[in-house]
Amino acid sequence: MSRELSVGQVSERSGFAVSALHFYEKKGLIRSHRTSGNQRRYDRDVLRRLAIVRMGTELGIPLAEVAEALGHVPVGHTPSAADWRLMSELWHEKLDRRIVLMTRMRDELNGCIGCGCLSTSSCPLMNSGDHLAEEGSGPRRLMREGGESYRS
Amino acid sequence: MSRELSVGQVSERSGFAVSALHFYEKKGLIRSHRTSGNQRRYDRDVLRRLAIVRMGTELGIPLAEVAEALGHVPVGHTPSAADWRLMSELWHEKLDRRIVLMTRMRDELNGCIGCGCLSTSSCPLMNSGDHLAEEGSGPRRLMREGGESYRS
DNA sequence: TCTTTACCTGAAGTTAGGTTGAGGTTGTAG
DNA sequence: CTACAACCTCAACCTAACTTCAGGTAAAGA
Repeated sequence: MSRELSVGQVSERSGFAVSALHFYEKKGLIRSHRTSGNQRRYDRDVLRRLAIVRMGTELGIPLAEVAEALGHVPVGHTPSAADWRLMSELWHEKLDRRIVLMTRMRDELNGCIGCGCLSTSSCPLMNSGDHLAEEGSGPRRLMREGGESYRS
Repeated sequence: MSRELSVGQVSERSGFAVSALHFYEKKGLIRSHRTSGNQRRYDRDVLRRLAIVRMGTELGIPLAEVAEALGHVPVGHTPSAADWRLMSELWHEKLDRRIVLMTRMRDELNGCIGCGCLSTSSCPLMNSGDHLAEEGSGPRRLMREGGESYRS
């Protein structure tokens, strides 16, 4: 069995549409070389890269950031343990931050159960909104800029 | 001080741009009534609704779903404890699911540190990708459809 | 009153992340 | 050697979630 994969095979194994693979290639997330007839051929390591892409996108991490993380993973050959560690740690932090955030939100919401939120001063939701306002904000800071700024 | 808020005041207190408030109104997330001169006036409860919108969007929950959740919160007057409970529980579940998912991913990634991922059969990332493929998938199932399907 | 600031509407533009379609080529099975 | 599936490129289209712009009205202060 060939070590080379066609775009269709990669699509099938990765679950990404062929069009998405083309797209990711344009964005530099994956790479291919061509046959004499100009068809794409992929090394097997593309599947690992795509698995990482899948994780990232499922977590809502923008492709650009996924691309950046993948930048630390060498193409065409298996990454060294050190390369891999670097990337893992990068993502680990990102995940940690978001888990903490989500947990806090969940717990605040939890505290709201039954409170009826009649109080402008004590409801965590109310205050969350106002504090954010004071920071001179806008929407989507967390998800799109990396999550470093929710109330502190 | 008036119980009625103008769009500018709501913008300032909520941190959302005026244009976003117009937008949310079109989408049915918030409501306003008009002055004789056709300007928007908001009840104070709009701030609570917007705080909820902020939470949702920061968590990456699509506006349509936020709108649906808000559908359970009556407009114009303070929600009953029961109304509130319903919505809280809805979101709580969503958050729980995502926290679990993220934690699992983080831990898998953690396990990858140092493994070098040479193994096609044992690397969790590799297998994650392949399993998804076998489900006949596509990208973004988790974030956009509610997260009920990451490897069961 | 005059002027400035806040508002209004509707349409078009923006970014992310892809998909769809048209028109043409390659590779493979019969 | 001829179908036919798989591939190629490029441009256009799509949804979400907003922002920006143009052209016009309302409200508040000096």
